Amino acid sequence: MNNKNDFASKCPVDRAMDLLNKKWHIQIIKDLFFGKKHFKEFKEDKPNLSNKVLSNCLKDLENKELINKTILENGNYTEYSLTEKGLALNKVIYELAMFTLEKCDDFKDDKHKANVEKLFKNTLDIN
Amino acid sequence: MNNKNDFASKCPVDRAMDLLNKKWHIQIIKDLFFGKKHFKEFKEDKPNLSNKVLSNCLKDLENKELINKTILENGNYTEYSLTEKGLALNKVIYELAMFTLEKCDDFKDDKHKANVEKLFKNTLDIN
DNA sequence: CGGGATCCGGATGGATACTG
DNA sequence: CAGTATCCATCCGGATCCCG
Repeated sequence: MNNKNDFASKCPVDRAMDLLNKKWHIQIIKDLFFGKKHFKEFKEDKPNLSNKVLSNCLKDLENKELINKTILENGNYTEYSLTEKGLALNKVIYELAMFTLEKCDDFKDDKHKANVEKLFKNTLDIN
Repeated sequence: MNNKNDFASKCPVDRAMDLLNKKWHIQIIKDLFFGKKHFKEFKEDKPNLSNKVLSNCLKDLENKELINKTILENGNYTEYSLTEKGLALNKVIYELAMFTLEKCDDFKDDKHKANVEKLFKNTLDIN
């Protein structure tokens, strides 16, 4: 892999996007970073997300080893969490947020950029 | 925007993904970072990408102000380039590549990680 | 060469109702 | 609460042909 052609033929960027390039995947991963754990919680702020789609989405993320599913003893209480691989997406998510804060007009005049940045650094444990 | 709820309701991560969450968008942006400029070049390594889809894709990226379209004098020769906003995606792309190189098994044993990293740092001018 | 027009089938998304 | 089952609309993407 010494030149751009070799690189393009087996591209790590494309590989990463294969994991994420679905409508809801990043949003769910982001929710997990911010403490959400349950099926119902993921739906709270997503009126267009139906049960079927969310269900498929969670299965797909599990197959891709980005999240874990844990069924608690009491039966009908399921928790989702990020795997180590999923947690490694923190920098990607951080850079996505920073891109918007720096380059999208309706966010640029947002005085709270510093707050958001801090929130992210804490939550995602960036350094 | 002082807490996570405010943040979630107007999320910069989601905003950034609105720009990228299409099957071919990141791949085309990546191509541009690596020097490709022409309609035909984008198709070279993407046998499944039809004219219609690529055409729509380029229009969409143009509307989102991530790329510029330049029609050269000679008439039928069109060039595409990244806008300043598009160029600002370099860190996102870099982190996507690093994620794969660190966490995807079939890339982990790749001895060329250092090379790729260097290639990216040069190409994307990261710092 | 860049890219529009058309056609088409399969995948995807969403609403709703139901279940353990 | 965490899903499954159905149904239906739409959209997406791919193939092919065409044009300036």
